[in-house]
Amino acid sequence: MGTAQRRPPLSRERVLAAAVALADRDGLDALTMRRLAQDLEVEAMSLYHHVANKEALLDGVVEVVVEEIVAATDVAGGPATGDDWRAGLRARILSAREVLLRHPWAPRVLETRTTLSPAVIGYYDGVLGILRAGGFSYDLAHHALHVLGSRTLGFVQELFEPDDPAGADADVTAMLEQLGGRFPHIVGMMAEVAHATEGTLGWCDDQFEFEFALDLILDGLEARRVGDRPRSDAPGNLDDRTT
Amino acid sequence: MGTAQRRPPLSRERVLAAAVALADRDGLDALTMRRLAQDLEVEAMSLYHHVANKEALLDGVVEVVVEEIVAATDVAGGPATGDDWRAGLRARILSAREVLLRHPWAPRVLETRTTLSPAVIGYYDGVLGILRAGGFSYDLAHHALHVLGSRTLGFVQELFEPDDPAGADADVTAMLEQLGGRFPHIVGMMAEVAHATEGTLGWCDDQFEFEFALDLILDGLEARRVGDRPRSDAPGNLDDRTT
DNA sequence: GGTGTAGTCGTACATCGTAAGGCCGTCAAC
DNA sequence: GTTGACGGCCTTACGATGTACGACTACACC
Repeated sequence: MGTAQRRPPLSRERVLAAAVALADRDGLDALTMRRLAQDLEVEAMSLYHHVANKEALLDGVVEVVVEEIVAATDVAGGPATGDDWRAGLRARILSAREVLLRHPWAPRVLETRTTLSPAVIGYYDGVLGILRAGGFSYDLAHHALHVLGSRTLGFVQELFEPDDPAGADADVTAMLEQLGGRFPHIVGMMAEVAHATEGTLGWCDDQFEFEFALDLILDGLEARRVGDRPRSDAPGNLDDRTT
Repeated sequence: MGTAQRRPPLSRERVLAAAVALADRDGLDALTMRRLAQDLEVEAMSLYHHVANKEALLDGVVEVVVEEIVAATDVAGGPATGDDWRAGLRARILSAREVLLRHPWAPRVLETRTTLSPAVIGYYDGVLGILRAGGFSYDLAHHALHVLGSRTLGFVQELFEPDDPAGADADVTAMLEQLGGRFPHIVGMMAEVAHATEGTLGWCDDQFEFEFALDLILDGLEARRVGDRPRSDAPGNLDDRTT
């Protein structure tokens, strides 16, 4: 007795919260059963009485993050009546993005889930509700979810995000100058764009790019909602599976 | 002599080719140094004379896949003069998608790369070339790359792709009926859309959705290229870092 | 008391990436 | 031919990981 026993009992909630905190602090690779147990002042095998295995732990972690998103978006996005669908959805997605910026590891684990949790289903149901209230047919709303993809949850897969922005910047610049002739367009773009956005760290203002893409997509959806004919060549469904 | 020595010597190319074949055959999880060595009739540590470590192996694997994409797109997409930029880019991206459909594990490893290989840089340079020839400013072309994201390379992160389409279909349907009241919009959508696309496996015709999204994005880029004012509220750069 | 039951722990195993050093065949120089 | 260096391959071993299995502990209820 004495100092002992001050440890609160384990629970699924405590395990998941500790897992999220550990990933926030030390990164996703640090989220191992042993280190998680250590944080909880417990042995690794004790965790298995609250989560079935590591996959289930990750499922739970996703659920926690998604619930955080839902809580944030409930504040931001009201019922969104009329053709306010665009503003409502935009606000919701930007709120989701804010949450994910606090958990930069979350997209990577989101993407590895094969089953969708009730929290995610509920979130998507809410998005569908916004679209329906805005006048979307179910068919178009369904396409809209595909178009938005992971952006719905507030992230895009940033391909090739450098580990260390400062160093990588210099390296890439040097490399490109060396390989100048081989990649004329990239070199040209960097010369022009990097100059213009001087002051932004690295190359791209991620927030601006996220909103630029989001607005472009919302514009496209609005055009299809009101029945504009798209300018492009016909979509051309290559393999016609519906016989 | 005799039956021995029929094994050709190892080389970086042979190692990478075997790695791709192994991932194609048994999935990404099966791609371990030991199993790869086994396929090559060699011990695991021998691989380290041709690749520095597993990360370098994955880098090489990515390079092989991207080169396959480049080869495929070189066939499909010619120089693309004039305002044919849209058709050229569309064809290129759909060719890339075809390659990635043969290597379903590739997106997952693509996303984990932190350094970009020359092959990838060259590919993006080509895409930039198409945009420039189509009349894009470097600034807008830069945004375009962000908007397209991983679609440029022919894939989108399909969130929650079920392992087994047939079984998951029944399960989800049953679950949704049970939770009917909680997710009215999703249930409504499934009732309508699933009925309409009967005959397509599972729920969504991935090829159609990919092209729908791609065309929506290309439409939006074209509108911005020719200087249409977007209909949306101003993008509203939230944090103005360029002082 | 006895007896279950749920939570925790200790041990052990298979598998992973890979560090360190040894073996062996090839080939240039003599 | 002999020798010595070297590059490619292998053996062994280490630490980390997820987790199966069984034992221990604490408390509820009879």
